[in-house]
Amino acid sequence: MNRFSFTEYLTSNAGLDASLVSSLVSSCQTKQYKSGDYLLREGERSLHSFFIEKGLAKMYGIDSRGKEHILQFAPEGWFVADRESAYFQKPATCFIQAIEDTSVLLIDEAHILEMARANPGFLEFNNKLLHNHIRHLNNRIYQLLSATAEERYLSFIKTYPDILLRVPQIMVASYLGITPESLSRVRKDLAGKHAAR
Amino acid sequence: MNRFSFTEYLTSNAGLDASLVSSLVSSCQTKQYKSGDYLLREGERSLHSFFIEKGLAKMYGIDSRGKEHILQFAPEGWFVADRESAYFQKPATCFIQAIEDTSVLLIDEAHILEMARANPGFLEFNNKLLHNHIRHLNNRIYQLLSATAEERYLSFIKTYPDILLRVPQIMVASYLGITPESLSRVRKDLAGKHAAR
DNA sequence: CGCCGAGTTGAACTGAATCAAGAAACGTGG
DNA sequence: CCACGTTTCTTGATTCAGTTCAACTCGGCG
Repeated sequence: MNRFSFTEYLTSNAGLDASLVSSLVSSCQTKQYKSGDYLLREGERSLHSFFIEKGLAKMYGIDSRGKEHILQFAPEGWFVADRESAYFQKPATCFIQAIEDTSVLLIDEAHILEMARANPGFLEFNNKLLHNHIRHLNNRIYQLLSATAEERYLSFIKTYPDILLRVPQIMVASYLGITPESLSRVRKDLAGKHAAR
Repeated sequence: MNRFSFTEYLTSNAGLDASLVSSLVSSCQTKQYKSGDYLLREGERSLHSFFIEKGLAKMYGIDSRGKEHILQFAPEGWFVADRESAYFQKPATCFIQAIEDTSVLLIDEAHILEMARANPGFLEFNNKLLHNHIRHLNNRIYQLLSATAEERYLSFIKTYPDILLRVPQIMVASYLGITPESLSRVRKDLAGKHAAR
């Protein structure tokens, strides 16, 4: 998988001038994780978000029955954060874990605010990111409310064809809110339908 | 139900000085809706969000089978918006409808950006709102992934005791992602458990 | 008064979960 | 590079939470 330079990302997406970007980037720490390492554990306090430059991470919670539920996948070029800790400075409510060897930028939320204050272009960019994220989450909720397991899987394939190829089925199932067994059957049915033409 | 002046809300919550607030508020239009009126319909284009001063609204989508799914309730003091239209200037993907007689402030998203640009305090306030909203949505997703109908209902009671009393059960069911019949049975079971002590 | 939507209850049904067991894929160390 | 143990995936049998369909009650409102 190719690498996403944060610098490149900002200059091309946020429309910021190079000096500003380099000042933001230089103030961030880079960190490497091996597949399986935790970027954040439930209960920890940490004041930064993560920008994935390379690799893949998952954010998930563990319920009272010990089951894992994936809230988000984060491939290169994406942000992940437990807002509870990064923004509201409380103990984290979920885990963030690398599922490939991953290199990330640690981004201080306070610093984001500073940047937004100082630079209108960055403010607008940051706002667009947040609104976009909200839109995604609303979509996901709507799916969970209205669609069957099969429909959700089809929608996942369409929206994240790249991620589908990089994570085990068991994690896709967790993301969709169904068991691995059910997902296996859904796929079997779909294969059948496809063949029967 | 009491009224939430937007002016009061901003001065007390955002920590902004009065002149600034009044300039924002004066640039917004107020609008009244009767119960049942639409603030926004699917497919419409509209560039503003709503702040509910009084009353209650719901945001919902209608699926391919004609079923309604409630994404959000919005009582006084809350914002509602279809980001697709308000922020990304595309046709709305859902309906927003008053379920009580409601008075709202129409807030231009472009104007929010301007204000944030001009005033650091407002920027911070706006950011906090967005992050908080994201946190709520993540919680909701986690619930839908991990909890049973009964657990979700109990959590709803706890989180929105006020709304519970103001909306018909059929809408609570829609919000929880279950049928009205199921909700009725969940309530019956809970009443039984409660009595059996 | 009559009607219509909301809520309840019952019976039958179903999509998905659970439990169990075997097969394939994977990575890790020797 | 192979052998090993560990996940992952699949398939079958059974169970169960929640849906669907249908009938009936109730309260409010025109």
